[in-house]
Amino acid sequence: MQSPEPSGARPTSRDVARAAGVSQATVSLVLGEKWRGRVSERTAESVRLAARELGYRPNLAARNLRLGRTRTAMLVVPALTNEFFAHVHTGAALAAARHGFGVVLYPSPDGVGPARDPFASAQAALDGVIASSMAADALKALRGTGLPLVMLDSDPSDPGASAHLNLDVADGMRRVTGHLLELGHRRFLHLASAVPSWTFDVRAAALAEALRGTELRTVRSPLNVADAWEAADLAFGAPGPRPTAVICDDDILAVGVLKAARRRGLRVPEELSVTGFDDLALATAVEPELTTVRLPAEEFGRRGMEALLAVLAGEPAPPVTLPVSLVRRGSTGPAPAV
Amino acid sequence: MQSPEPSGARPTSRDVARAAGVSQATVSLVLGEKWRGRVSERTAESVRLAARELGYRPNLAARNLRLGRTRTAMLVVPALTNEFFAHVHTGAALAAARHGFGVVLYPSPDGVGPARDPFASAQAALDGVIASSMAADALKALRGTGLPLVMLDSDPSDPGASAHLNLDVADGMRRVTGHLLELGHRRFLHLASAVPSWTFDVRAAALAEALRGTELRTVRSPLNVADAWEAADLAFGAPGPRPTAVICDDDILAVGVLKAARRRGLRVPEELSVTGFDDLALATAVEPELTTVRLPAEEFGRRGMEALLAVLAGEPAPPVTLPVSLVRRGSTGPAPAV
DNA sequence: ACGCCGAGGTTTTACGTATAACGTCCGGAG
DNA sequence: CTCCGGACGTTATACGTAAAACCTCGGCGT
Repeated sequence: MQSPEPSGARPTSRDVARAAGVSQATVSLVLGEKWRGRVSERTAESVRLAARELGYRPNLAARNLRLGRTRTAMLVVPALTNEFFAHVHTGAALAAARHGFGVVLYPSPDGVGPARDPFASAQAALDGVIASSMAADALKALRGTGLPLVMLDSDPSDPGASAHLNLDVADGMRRVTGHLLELGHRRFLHLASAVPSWTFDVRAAALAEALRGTELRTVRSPLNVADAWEAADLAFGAPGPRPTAVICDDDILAVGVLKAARRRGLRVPEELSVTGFDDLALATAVEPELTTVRLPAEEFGRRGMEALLAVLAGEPAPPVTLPVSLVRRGSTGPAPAV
Repeated sequence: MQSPEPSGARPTSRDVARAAGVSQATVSLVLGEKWRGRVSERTAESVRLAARELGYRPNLAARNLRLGRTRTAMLVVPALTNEFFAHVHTGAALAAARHGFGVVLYPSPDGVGPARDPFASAQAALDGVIASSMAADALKALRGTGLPLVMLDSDPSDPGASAHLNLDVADGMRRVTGHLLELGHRRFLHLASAVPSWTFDVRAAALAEALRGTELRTVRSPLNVADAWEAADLAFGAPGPRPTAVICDDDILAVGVLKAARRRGLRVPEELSVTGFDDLALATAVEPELTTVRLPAEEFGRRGMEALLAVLAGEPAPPVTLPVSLVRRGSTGPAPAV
């Protein structure tokens, strides 16, 4: 009763047709919801019944071949273990599902070498790609595939993408500096991401512009706590007056700074202010909680998918920049008296 | 020179055949690497050349249809934004890529309602499924599809799965209790996950067994910091003597406990010991760092995929339980004197 | 001289679906 | 009575690939 067709093979639309006493074409019409006026209600019902009885599930490979499209998009990000990208994926996957699309991930998380042909190893045939500019190696593999491409966090003047979607990180940095300047800070350290990406260049430029006339040093670190800790510790030990505020490209880096500060006995925020970027779960897990720039990560993924859908539908997809906001928390305070 | 065939349509194996002056079958033989003795080296080379010139990429949908398999597996987890599952995905995706497989994710992250038919909305046709028992709603949708199924964190005696893979969480809890008992603790609070899953039942049972003869209360909370904070705060405010150690089902819950403790002025570990589970990045981000049970998350994903591959190859896939380890850090210390 | 075999291909077929093109029957207008 | 057009289906075809079955030819053993 549960499994009416225990015979190994999966039932096809032809099996359903046979069971319902109609032709395969009729089955396709009925199950494809395009039969108003072409098939009688009685027949349609019997087809639906037979399909249910047999547990019929259409063969996606066959459908995709026939239709020449797959309703599948690939999301290319550097690492899902970075919570930000997990949120981006969530947004993209939900928007996709809403339109009957699926999402597959680029098969090389964490920068571990991809298969020789990543687009073959993500076996799903693709209708389009959404890619973060942070996944540099993957982008090379994308050249040559004529697939529609939505770029995230990349220079909007770059052609070669079908659409561009960005976060207003320059504004984010301006809000951070505005906040810190108002608190009296004049000596800054910028703990920047060592990953090359347009988005980090933009942040650095915005910082340099906003902090013109103050003291600003820059140090780079990979996106993990241990390296950030080390980089910050090195900077704190450097000769000359210590910065009173550390501006980080990412919450993860900021957590490393917090650890370095604590180990040196530097009190945050009394002696040192620290800011993050992204507003991940980390930001409120640590003590003090991080002042940071909140990025609409899930919306970012959602809009990226929507842009891709627009491109696929032949509609225009103008470049978009999403606003960000500053979240003031305990890790920033008035600059210490000189 | 870069794009030798600017004509809109993607080249097919027949186009390559025409360009190389051979038949389509020969192209398939050569590119399929199964031509030793069937095609001359000269011909093979000319085929490869033509393919490169045209930028030929095989149509996956057609191949999948022909071969009746897709080399694609679906991973079903509750939420990628839980770092643990992001690691599981990484492990599974890497193992998959090593065997020319792709991985797609169940299209309903975060428990947001799935599409009416999640397996249609993840458009990729599937060869098999790897599912965490924590994704309860998804599991229902799995009933009826005759797909090979590898269950993670689920009762090994449950039939209906092609293979079982578990983490030795009972041992993990025994190590936690051993550590705490040795430190002199006798009054415990178990902050348990409110998500129903076999793995949490096992942990609770192991705790009850190991802490027989001591004082043990249990409180449940969803897996996020805010709820855990509230649950812990409520427990701390309850009448009667306060527990001296809180054992959490997850690092996220433990972070919530840390926050509740700090807000009440309870010093950790001097007045209260706290343990987590998973050893996520969170565990070392907070202060004090969490004593926790390290789970081999990435290996878990890798082994899950390998088990699925074994099942698909017709090989036996006996149930496996992976060992875990205790990581002692600053959040646990000697029980305070009564 | 003849058959056989292996090398080096080609022709053909099937996978399961969606849909364009094509009947068939029946009731009503002319 | 004839003819026409819906209503209701059916037949036929194409999508691109992999691989089984088949063909051709030259050389070699007997």
